[in-house]
Amino acid sequence: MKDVAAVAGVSPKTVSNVLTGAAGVRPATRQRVEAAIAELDFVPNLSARGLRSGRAGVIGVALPDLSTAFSASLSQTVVRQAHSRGIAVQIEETAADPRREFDLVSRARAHHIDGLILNPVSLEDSVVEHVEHLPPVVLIGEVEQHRVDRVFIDSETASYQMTEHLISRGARRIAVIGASGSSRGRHATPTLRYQGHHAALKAAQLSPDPRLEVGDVPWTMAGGARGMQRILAAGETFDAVAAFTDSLAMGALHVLSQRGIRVPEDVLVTGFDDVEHAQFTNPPLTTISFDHADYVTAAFDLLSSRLDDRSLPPRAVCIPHQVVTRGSTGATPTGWSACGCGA
Amino acid sequence: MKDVAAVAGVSPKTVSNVLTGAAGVRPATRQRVEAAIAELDFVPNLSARGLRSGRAGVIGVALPDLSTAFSASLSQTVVRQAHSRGIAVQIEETAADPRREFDLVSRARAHHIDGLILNPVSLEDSVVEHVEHLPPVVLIGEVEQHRVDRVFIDSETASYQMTEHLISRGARRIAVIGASGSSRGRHATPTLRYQGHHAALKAAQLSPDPRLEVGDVPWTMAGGARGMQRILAAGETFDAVAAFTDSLAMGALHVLSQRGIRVPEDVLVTGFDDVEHAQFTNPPLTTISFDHADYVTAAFDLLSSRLDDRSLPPRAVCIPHQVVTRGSTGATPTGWSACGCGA
DNA sequence: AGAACGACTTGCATCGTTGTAAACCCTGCC
DNA sequence: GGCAGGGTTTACAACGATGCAAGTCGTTCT
Repeated sequence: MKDVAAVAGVSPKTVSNVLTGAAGVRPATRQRVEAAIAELDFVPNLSARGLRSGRAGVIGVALPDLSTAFSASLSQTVVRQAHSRGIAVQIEETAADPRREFDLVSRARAHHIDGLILNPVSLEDSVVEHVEHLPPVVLIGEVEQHRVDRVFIDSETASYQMTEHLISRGARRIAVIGASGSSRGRHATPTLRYQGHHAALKAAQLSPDPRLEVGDVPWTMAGGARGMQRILAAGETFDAVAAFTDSLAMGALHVLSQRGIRVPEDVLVTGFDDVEHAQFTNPPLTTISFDHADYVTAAFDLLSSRLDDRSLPPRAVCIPHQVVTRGSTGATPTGWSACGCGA
Repeated sequence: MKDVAAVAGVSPKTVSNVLTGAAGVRPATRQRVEAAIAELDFVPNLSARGLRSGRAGVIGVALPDLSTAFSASLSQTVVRQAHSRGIAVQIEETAADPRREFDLVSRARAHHIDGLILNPVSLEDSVVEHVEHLPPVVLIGEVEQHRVDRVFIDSETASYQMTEHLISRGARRIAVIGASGSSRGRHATPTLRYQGHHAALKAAQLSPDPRLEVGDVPWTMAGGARGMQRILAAGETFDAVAAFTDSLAMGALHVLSQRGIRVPEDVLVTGFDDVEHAQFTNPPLTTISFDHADYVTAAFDLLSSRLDDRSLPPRAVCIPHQVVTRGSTGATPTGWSACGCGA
């Protein structure tokens, strides 16, 4: 910067003023400085700027599993939003490891980031409760948590509506994949989805059958396939499969197809999240849809506002969802449903 | 750090020595410092460290489209590799925009990164040729380029082998999706894949039919669906579809299934890249497989070594590939093929 | 014409860390 | 007991950019 200043015949501070767009630089001076910058191909040093300003200009996104379609969709949206605001994005994978989640939440500065968008899996209430100086964090997904900002969809209502839909299509024995068996109760998302499902069964005077519920599989296609195989191996009869994510559903669809079980003629299948791929499966997947861009935008807005003012009270934003019916339940589309969370 | 030093009764430099693991700190002193660090919950400022050391400890990954399964797989691997080496990862999306690619290549420092792994689409030789001070960059994918490090697979041979496979399965009229029509010749990857395909046709004394080749679609599932629809709408007959990525193939599979065209009975379908999902389509997708982890590891190794020594000559690493045959061509698996590129 | 004013520019100090070189302290030896 | 020698620790300056307050200059007003 000193060099640029020398070439332009001004002081380093003036170069800084030009770069930061600060008011009060005469057009003639500005031009000279810009010419010098171009001539020397000068690039400001972000470490120095960060040191001085206390801001890195970087936010983090931490997701449990980067290989899933849902992660890909989210990170794409975050990156685009960030880019349009001149912010860089650091990406992290927590592998659903609570220690990693905690580390990120509690020590954002050590990661060179100003704030964090985190999709927690096992982050417990108590953990966040006991961190003294929380950095700006927005949690995405269902978390029982009221100290930090969060964006979520009403999983319980969505799951209720989905099971309702299955029942309306004639399902009576509904297999469930992803209920997070052994750890049920510890992870908010599967718990809520299971509760919604359960409530819908009850409302239809059906009773759940534990033998149709597989929880202890990762939320991936391979996990969905494994879960489906397990249910089939147990020899249970069922007329529908409610998978708690699209990936799980796709794994299940695959196994059903391999076994010659027809969807939707023999078995109905539903997912959750409406990733792009859900439109392209055979048959296309009935799922819970919500606007990923809105979701991320909400998270981003929460984060930016908190970066500007850390004293804001914790906020929660609920994104509306919709049951999108496609071929996998042999039905026709429904419209948007109101967000049932009252927010 | 000053505070930590005060608490521990040492100088800031000693705290720094403890943190950086520098030799020559007496165990007793080290313990006192560590206690002070823990007590104050001290976190070193990475901006300052970066300013002082000239290294940000961050690398960038830039991919054309973050929503694709392939991107997700790559970024996951990069993040894991980086994490194990204590490096953070910034993620960027180029949207295949040459200006963005150029900006990243030429001005890495402005993005707060030490080096870059870039999957270029349209970055032309000439662009890289004319940048004076290239930062450490590794290009992944086929690029006609010999000034910077790169990792690639032998697309041309792979495509040749794939078409050969289709022909061996009885295909005579092979539709091609992804040949990058209007821009053919500008983008290396589709060009190489097309050349391989063409050579295999020729070797089997078949002639290509331009009416079966769709190029002008994005390399996504939607693009694959559109391409497939276009070919069907034209009323052409064909007995196989060679898609240039798995995403394209999945779009094509979807459309074929919707039209009641059976795979592999009526039409064979192949993809390219072997993303996780390729195993879970119905039927599972025959595709070109290569080890994504090896691919990224090679890129990472090239990048680290260059970060340590910028004077290294440009290097190129070819990753072996394999035609993996699955249900979509009704065949049984083949073994690993040698990398045909001679590297 | 002189003073007051505003617009622009500058010098200086500072952010937190670490490389360098010099100071320190202890041990072992003559 | 004093000194060489090493292993530890320290003081200082520097990395590059920017906030602040003080400076410069050219106007405008009386």
